[in-house]
Amino acid sequence: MSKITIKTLAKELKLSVSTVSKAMRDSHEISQETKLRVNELAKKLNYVINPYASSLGSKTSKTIGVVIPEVVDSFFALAINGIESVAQENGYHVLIYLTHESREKEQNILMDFESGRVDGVLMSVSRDTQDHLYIDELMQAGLPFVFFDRVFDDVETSQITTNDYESAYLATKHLLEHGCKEIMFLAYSKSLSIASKRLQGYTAALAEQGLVVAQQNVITFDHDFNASYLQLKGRLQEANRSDGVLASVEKLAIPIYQACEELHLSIPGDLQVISFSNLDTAAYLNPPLSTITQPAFEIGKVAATALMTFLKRKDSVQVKEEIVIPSTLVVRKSTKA
Amino acid sequence: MSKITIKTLAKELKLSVSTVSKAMRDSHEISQETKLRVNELAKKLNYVINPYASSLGSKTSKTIGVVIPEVVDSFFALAINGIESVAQENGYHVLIYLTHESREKEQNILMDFESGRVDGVLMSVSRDTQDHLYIDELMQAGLPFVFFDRVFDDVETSQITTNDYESAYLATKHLLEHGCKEIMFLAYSKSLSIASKRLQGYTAALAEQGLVVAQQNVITFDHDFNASYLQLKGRLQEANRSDGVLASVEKLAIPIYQACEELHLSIPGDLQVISFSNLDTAAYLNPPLSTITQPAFEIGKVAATALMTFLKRKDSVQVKEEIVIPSTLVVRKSTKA
DNA sequence: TTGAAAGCGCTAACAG
DNA sequence: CTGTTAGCGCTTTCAA
Repeated sequence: MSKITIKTLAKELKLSVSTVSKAMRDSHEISQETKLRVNELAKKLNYVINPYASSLGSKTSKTIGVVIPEVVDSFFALAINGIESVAQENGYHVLIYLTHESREKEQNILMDFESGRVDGVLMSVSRDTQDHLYIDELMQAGLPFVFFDRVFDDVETSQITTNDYESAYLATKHLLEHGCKEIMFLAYSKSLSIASKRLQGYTAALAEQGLVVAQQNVITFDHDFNASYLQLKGRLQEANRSDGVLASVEKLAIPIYQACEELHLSIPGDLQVISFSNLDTAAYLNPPLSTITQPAFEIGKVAATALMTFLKRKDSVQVKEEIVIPSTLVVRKSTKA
Repeated sequence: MSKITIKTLAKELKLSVSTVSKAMRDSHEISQETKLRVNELAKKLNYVINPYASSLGSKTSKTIGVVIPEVVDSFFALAINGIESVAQENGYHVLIYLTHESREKEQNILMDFESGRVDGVLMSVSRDTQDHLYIDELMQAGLPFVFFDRVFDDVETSQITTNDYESAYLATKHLLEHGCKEIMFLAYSKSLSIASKRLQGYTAALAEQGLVVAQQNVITFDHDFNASYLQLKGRLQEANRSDGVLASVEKLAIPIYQACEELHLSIPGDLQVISFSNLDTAAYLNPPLSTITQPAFEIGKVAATALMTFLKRKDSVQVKEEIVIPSTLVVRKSTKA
């Protein structure tokens, strides 16, 4: 594109390219005066540094990779907002990749990162991913990772999550306190960190009342969505049918409403509902949905900040750091008063 | 990261680097046999090409820039899905930038593109943007642009939109046919392409009934959201209050519900509502929201495809090409039967 | 079909 | 504080 290079500036100013290069990067070893002259001419000539040449030389790209399952989801969309804002602030560029919950896609994306395309990665694991061999290799090779929301407990790096266990516990307890006897838990995966922690919270709340988790009350929506949906409906028609439900991810809230509509069940009369969700339409659903609202924007922001600070002190090795930002239970009308 | 370079392969195979380079890119001037040998060793050694060195040499980055106002919005989220899918298919990387409706941010982002960081850009204009001087310059300099949804009518390039005029016309007509006399139009900007086309459709439908657009029925939510919201509520309390409303973007649907709730107005009894929206909770709102559903994913996909095909034939100059993908009016309960 | 050489535009020691 | 000298790792002519 632009034909003027650092060489043009150097010639024009009777300086060496290296001086100009350093001046452009505001190096401390360049006099204030030269910096000014360089910047002035650069501006005048509309000079922009070639990022690829720069990356090649410096072995750093000023770009981060964001690898997430989905973007049509309030949580992830908000998280991206947070990430993008701190990236922009720090002069970083963000490359986005969607896995659509496929482990294979995720792996292909990560494999590309061996090329050094990104300086670091922000990631929320796909539903199908169980292990993290690829990731370990990349980390070993020196690529920094920060996980958010869906993390790996056994990876030595920063992980930003919400208080999954407590939130699920509180939500379940709320249902219990409002008369639910047969509470369902809708999961989205069996392996995901958030799935198990939320399930544990649910389990703990039941246990507190001397209840145990019934097989038929835990429905996992993974590969065959429709089959799971039918299972949900089935459970809602049994004699001893469920009277409360906790949806562990936003995507599962609407199916509950749909099932109730189809079965002419009333919420919260027949079934009380709470869902992890960042939907901003929650308050206007019929009935308004009680939610566990996650600090999605904040999580994205904190994750990106953690990565940025790590990238800044180039030395050092990554250490495990678990940051938990609490969610809030917002009670609306899908649960009884 | 990976220490093995094209040179390693060359040495190992007793070939020249240029041969290896060409083989890796599947050049026609390399024998099938050599290609095989090269690929084999590359795989074995886990060789990955250095994208930055490659970009520096070839003057092309295999990455596109996506510049949009927002991502916490069903339309844009779905569009990104479409874009990402075709990018991934074609081996392109996508750099994402959010303007948050600020012309200034948009400009800063675009200025960076002078550096050659991206091979092309996919863009939906920010609300505050009126002119396109910067964009013209970039296009002149050879950077391809494809606009989607929020476009510039007077720019010589591909533009992918939905049938804004007709959709708004149809929606308004629907309201009219169901008894509305005082229909409001909620805009999000005065200058945006979608704003004016949708307003025109609304205007045309009114005109057909011998009605003219009343000043107080068009409310533009731009800078001071709250002021506009108050204006909306005010209009809903006048003696001759509005009895129907068309929201020209998704973001404005919920405020209508909110206002009605606060004023104890019933939808659709007191006010019938239709909104441009891709909310998948639309059917479960109270009452279910009648929407003009845009082919968001498709728009993203088509826009990205247009850019890809353009990038493939490196020759040629960009030409104006307007692709319109129709929306559908989905009637639910926020309008009378 | 393959190779040699000359960069792409910048950064990075190391001198001066 | 400034300049020199080598590259970074790949892509390109252009010869062979």
